[in-house]
Amino acid sequence: MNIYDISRKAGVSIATVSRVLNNGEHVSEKTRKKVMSVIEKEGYFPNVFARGLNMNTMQTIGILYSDASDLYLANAVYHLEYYFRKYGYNSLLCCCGYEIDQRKKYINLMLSKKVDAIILAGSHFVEEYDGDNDYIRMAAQHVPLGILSGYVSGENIACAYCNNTRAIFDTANYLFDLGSEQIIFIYNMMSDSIRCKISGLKDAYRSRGVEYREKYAVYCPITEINAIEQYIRAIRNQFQFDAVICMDDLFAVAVLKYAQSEHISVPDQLRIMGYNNSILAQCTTPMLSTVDNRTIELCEKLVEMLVKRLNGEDGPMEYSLQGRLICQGTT
Amino acid sequence: MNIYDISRKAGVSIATVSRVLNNGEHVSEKTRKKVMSVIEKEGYFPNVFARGLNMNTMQTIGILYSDASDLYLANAVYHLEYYFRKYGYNSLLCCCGYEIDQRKKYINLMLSKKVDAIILAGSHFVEEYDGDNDYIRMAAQHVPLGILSGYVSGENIACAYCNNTRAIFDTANYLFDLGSEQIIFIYNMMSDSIRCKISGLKDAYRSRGVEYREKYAVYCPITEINAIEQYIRAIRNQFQFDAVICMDDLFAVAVLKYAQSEHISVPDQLRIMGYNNSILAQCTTPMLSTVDNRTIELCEKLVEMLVKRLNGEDGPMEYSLQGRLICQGTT
DNA sequence: TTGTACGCGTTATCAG
DNA sequence: CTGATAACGCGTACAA
Repeated sequence: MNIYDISRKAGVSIATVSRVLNNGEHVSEKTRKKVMSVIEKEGYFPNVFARGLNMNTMQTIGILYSDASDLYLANAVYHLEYYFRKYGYNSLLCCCGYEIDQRKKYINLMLSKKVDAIILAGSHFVEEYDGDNDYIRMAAQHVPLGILSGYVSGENIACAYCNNTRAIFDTANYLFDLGSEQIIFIYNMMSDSIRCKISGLKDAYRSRGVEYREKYAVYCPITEINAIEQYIRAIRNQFQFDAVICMDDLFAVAVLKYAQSEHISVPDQLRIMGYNNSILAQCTTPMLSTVDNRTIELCEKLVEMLVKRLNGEDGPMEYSLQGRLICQGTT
Repeated sequence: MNIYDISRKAGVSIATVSRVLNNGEHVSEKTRKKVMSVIEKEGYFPNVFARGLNMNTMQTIGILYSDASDLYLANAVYHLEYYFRKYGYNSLLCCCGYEIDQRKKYINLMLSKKVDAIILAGSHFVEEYDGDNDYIRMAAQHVPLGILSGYVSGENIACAYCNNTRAIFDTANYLFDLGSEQIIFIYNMMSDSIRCKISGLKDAYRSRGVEYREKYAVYCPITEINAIEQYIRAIRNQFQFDAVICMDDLFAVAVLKYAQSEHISVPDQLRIMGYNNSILAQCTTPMLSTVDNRTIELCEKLVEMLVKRLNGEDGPMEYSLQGRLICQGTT
């Protein structure tokens, strides 16, 4: 069932069918109705490939993200899909791991699939040395490209991110105000946003006139909860930090479990902050204090910026906002 | 840059370029090299729309699921995407909510996008009255269709599911063996798998020669943790159940929090079972006992069955397995 | 307002 | 082993 069949059954030309189907202008009401009734009766819809061949678009966005098990990214992906769908775009999903070669490969795959735009979800895509981000700028030469939770300068690149530096700065100061003195930050993988967070911690120490030490940023290359607990235990045997800011809520859960197993009173002896305000923050007793980095708003804005660009309008291609401290039971 | 440009630069016809690019047979080594070098120099790749127009495929799978916030589905989606990608398929994602009209709409959208197959992830797609599942059978007339965690009979329909009836039967008997007498099951939404679970609970009561009562299946139409706690409190004021089997781990978390807030000793006074063996089961203290319904295996098998079918082979279109009890701290 | 004819970039067929 | 040409189904100038 193609446009020729419809045109024949409706007794018109394919041009008329096409017009009815698309813009709809310059068609008499009478023929329109006739054509529409045939279309509906036959359940006809245009072949997307043929249409794509002409229009060079299939109204599809490529969403890339690094890690399927990361609750933050999972959440982000769904909101991105949701907003794009609202604008009539479908989402082609691809989990591409942490290695840059894979990322490049899948970006090219998306481009070859003729997506209308590309989203890179998560700051892992952003390399520390800006020259290494040329692969992103290259991609942006072909289609508009959006980065969630990271910033890369360049034409055709939209960025939406939470000011992580500031968020951790505020968090640390909040902990200092509560009386904490040895605040550490713990993370399991370096990324653009982690660099910002560490930098925020440094700033906070400096603003208090307290010397910052390298050991306050604890690299814990582990993802399994029990193993994290062990790691924390080992670290704390080295020096008695009294507050932990975690890279995400899962880490905070592990720290809380460590504290509970050691009968360390939370928050009295140890204050714990999570990050991302995920469902995990509500699952513990006491509930985790955490930072809401407002993913949904970021996703919405990012989609909006890209859709505008896709519609030929131009407007801002950068959106940032402040994280919000959610103070619950662990501080 | 299209196939004509390449053919011109290589001094051959487009047919030869196409042959080099695809099957590659019946091309002399010499011309192949010549063509390949041009292709690589120009960074050429075929236009997917034109290719799709001929082949009527773009190597894309449509994955539909009901709920973005459901950890189980989130997990499933990622594994499905992963396995399809391994076989060279990309995944078009669509979250379509719980209403059947939306589901139908998005299934049709997927079909109109010419996906090669459709996955329905989650048992919510399966209606209780089998006649209402005709919409699934209809879709399966166009492309192979896979159901994760549910069963619908029909041509071209692949199903992969965990035997939930049996899993809950085993779970309840395990709790009976531990000494529980009043075991309830709690859920927030009816679905095919929930029906199975309730039926498993009934079976277990019967196998023990104990009368099953309707009130043992508690409908709690709530998703927010605090609200669930309240709800549980109200229920338990009505009758003092001593074990709860939850529809998922999130519910189990809420029940555990309720118990902790009431100083009810877990598992001594109250035993709690989760379901799905999600990350949440590891986040609580004590860790949740739960049921591993082996999502990854199911996803792998489902993808395998569909890919076989897409390759024209035929083989089994049904795969089921037994859930595994993970006995941890709450029983 | 409507229809004709061409182009989009492939793959497949068939002739050489 | 290679090339010319016909589909594939649609959108759209341009003509009527």
